[in-house]
Parts: sequence; structure tokens; C-alpha cells
Amino acid sequence: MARQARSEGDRHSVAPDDRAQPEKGLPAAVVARLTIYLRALNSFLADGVDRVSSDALAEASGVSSSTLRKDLSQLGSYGTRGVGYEVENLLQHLSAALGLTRDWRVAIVGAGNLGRALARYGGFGTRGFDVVALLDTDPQIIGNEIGWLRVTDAANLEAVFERTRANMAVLALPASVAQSVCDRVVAAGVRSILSFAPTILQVPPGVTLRKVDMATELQILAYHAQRGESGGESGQPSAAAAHTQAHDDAARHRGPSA
Amino acid sequence: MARQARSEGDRHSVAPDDRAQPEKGLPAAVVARLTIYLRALNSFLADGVDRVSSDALAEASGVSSSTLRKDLSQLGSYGTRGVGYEVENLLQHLSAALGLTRDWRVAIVGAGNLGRALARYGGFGTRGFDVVALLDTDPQIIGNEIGWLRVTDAANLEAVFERTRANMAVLALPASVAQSVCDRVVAAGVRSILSFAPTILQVPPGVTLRKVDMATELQILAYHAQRGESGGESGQPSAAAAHTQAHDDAARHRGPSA
DNA sequence: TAGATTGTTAATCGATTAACAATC
DNA sequence: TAGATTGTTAATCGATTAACAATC
Repeated sequence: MARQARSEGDRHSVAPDDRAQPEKGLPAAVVARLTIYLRALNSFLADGVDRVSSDALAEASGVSSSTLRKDLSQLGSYGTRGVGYEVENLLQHLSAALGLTRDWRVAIVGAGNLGRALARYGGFGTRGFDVVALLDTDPQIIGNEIGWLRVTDAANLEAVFERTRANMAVLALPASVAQSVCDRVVAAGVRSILSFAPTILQVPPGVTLRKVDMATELQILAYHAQRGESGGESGQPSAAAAHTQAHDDAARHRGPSA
Repeated sequence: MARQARSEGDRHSVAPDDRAQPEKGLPAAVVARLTIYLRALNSFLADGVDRVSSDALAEASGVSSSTLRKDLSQLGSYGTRGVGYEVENLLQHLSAALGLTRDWRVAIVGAGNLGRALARYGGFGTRGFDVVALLDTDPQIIGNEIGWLRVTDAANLEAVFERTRANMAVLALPASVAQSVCDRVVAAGVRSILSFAPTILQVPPGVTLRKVDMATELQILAYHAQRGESGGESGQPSAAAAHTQAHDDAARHRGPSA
């Protein structure tokens, strides 16, 4: 007999709507773009450029200069009219706004193919993120050395998180165990989670979960590819699919009142 | 003189709205959510559930039922008032809308740690995506067998893409070579690219590029973590950071005229 | 100064939500 | 029928764009 799916009440709808409203916070779309600007600025810095206009930075970032200036103006007034922005200075302010001036301690849970690849990916893109632990349940894998780390037993997850004072977790797990491990990670006090597990996860309010998933990305590509085809390869531009940097901007976060 | 609005005589009231418009396409945010619904529906299906209400599906997907119904109604009228949606039926329609009823041939360029992990990740999340090639430039790696595949020489990229008729590419490359390889992939005729390279890439109109990047994700987490802290761990809910599934919805695509 | 470019405003555009009539 | 739930409309909310006054 097929069960009827029920709405299961609310797992976390309590939402005291406390109204204190201390600070609004940046819109999610803006935060996502700040990371792009950061990368573009680093690239300018590496090229020895020490000053950029909003036009140049916007072009390098793939956004309009209007959007760029609006975004930056939400952080403060870090440019000079008639001149532009100092690369190094703006980099500082962006880093500060994103919370990158401190170190974050990341534990990777799951040392399969993907977990190991992530652990070995030393640079971690930008400095500021230290991988402090790599956990797995497989006895064949526990104890192995990957990069700088030794794989520890996920059975001791709580102890490992406490010892390493990990405050971010990356989940590189099969879908089947992702939710239960996620729950343990949350119970261990972690409030920032990045999941590569191909499944929807539920977390309580106050925990930020982001999700990266190749299947999803390919599905979205498929949608656009399908659309781009109908017009034929005849060069008809109006039939062409969308293009250009489609980062994961505008990630939606529901506020604590949701 | 502005023409007076005419009452238009109600000749044919329910204007079929068959505007010239070659088809507007779904908003990016909607497409992203469709992939989530797809996953949630598959999970219901696996649980033997064969009918869901918008409420139940919305909850499982982490969206409001209003949004869910609005999204689905853009595809057509696939529910039954008073009853709900048939899981299998809706799954069909979503798959069709996303272009998942055909097979896509994916070439992975870069067989380093990440590329190998992606190649081995056989299931590829959902069926419909066949990995047809895995390329690298490293002589130490070329010829190795990874999963079902043998690593081929990226020097022959064009030939390999033609032979395998790859129509999607996954870039798992260092930033330094990403743009030039990307250009070659585009020149080879691929119009759908998923990049894991930690750099901003430029592609011409008509090519859809999506980007996945751990550094970016961690930076966004850092922003929220930083915010969530000021209130202290004292359980003050209004100080809590955002929470819940933050998929990469709402990816921005600029139109071909940009 | 004259030229350049920011920061900001107002207008536009798009997406989400609430509510309810349609209808199974 | 009475109850349930969709599909859709109108209202709200938020984000992007264009334009320009401020100002270096």
C-alpha cells in the first residue's frame, strides 16, 4: 500500500520573530558576488595592477559596473571618485566583510574519492581555511595518510571535532548516511556545513548549509543545452542559450523567522 | 493625442497569448528548484510514495508550497485539485522539462585528484549523463584506467571530442590552464561547460558555463558564520545566521545580446 | 579647470508570498 | 456533498539597471 506523504509538521518553524533586528546583513546575491570580486582583485594584484575602475573590475567579474558599485557601496565608501579603487585596499575590506581575516578550521567528513581529492587540494583556493581533520568509517581507510592528514575514525566524530576545534564541516558522503552524519556534526556544535552529498539535507535554524552537487549542475546545463538546440546551429542568435559565468550567486537563505 | 483605450469589444476574450516570442524559457531560479523537486520526488518514489501534495513536496524540498505550485504551473497543469500530484507522472514531466529524457555525453578534462574522483563517481547522481572521455596532459597519467575509462591525451582534445561526440565538458583543471582549455573546448563545439577550476572564465555568447568552487562556498559560509557569532551562543535566535538548504539556485545567465 | 569615475537615487524589472476561486 | 488541494491572481518584496550629481 502506498503511503501518503504527509507534511510532517514543522521541523524547525518555531521562529520567535524576535524583532530585535540588529543588522540586516548583506543580501545573499551580494555576498556571492563579493567572492567573485575577491578573486578578480587577487588576479589584478598578481598582475601588478594596483588600481581599478568599477568598469574594469566589473568586466573582469562578469557583472555590470552598476551592480558592482552598488554592491561595494553597501560595505562602505572605499573608492575615490575620478580615480577608482586601490586593489590592495579593496581586497582588505572585502576580506574583512566576508569574515576571512580569521582562520576557519574545516573538518572533512568522508574520505572516499571526493573527500580525499578535497583534502589534497591543499591551497583550498584561498588562505584562511585550515583542514584540521579527515574522517571516515571504513577500517581500510582509517589511519591512511592523505596530504598532511591522517584519516581518523568517524565513530569518534564528536571527540575529533572537539579536539581540533573544527568550526566548519565539509560532507563528502554517500546520500544514505549524509543526514545522520549531518545531525551529528550539528550536535557537535558546527554551524557551517558544505555538503557534497547528493541528497537534500535538513538542518536546524542557526546552521548554514550549502550544497554542491554535480548532478544538479549537469541537469541545469542540460536544460539550457536543450533550449539552445531548437534554433539549430544556423547562427540564429536569438535562439542561443544563455551564456557567461553562472556562478552560484543568489543562494537563498531563509532567515531565522522562516 | 494619446489614443483612448478601447474596450476592444471582447471579440475573442481569452486571448491565447500566442505572442511571437520564441519561448521565454524558465527563470534560472525556477530551473534550479526543479532539480531539487526532482530529487525529492525520486526519494518519495524510492519510499513507495506515489502521490504527494504541494505541501509535502515543498517541505521535502525546502521551499514554500506557494513557490512550488507556481513553479510547477509554469510547466503545465500536472496536479489534481483536491488530490495532489502523482509522483511518477510529475517526475516524467520534470525530467522532460529539464531535458533529461535524452543522453548527454560528458568529457572530463583534467584527471588530477578531482577529475579522477568525478570520473569514478559512476552513478553521476542521476542517469542520463555518460562520461565518455577523461583527458589529461600528464604523461604519467595518460593511459591509466580510471573507472571504465582510459585517460587520453589532452593534446588530442579536438579529436577525442569529435570521436566521442561529447556535448558537455567538465573542467577539473588548475586555474592557470583553465581559460585556454576552455577556449579549445568551446572551439570543439561544446556549448555546456561545468568548471571546477578556481578561476573566472570567459565564454562567448551561446555557451553556458557553470562554476563550482569550494573556496567560494567556504567564503560564503565564513560570512554567515561570522555574522552568527556576534550574538553569542546564548541561544538568542534573532542573532542566528541564515539556515537551511542553500542550493545554487538563481544562477544568473545573461542573454545572447549581452 | 576639465575629465573621470564614484556613490546614490529613482525607475524598472523580476521573484516570492498570500490568498482564494476553481474543482477534484 | 464536504473537504482538500491545485492553479492563478494580486500584492509585496527585493534586486538590477540607468542615470547623474558629487567630487576627486
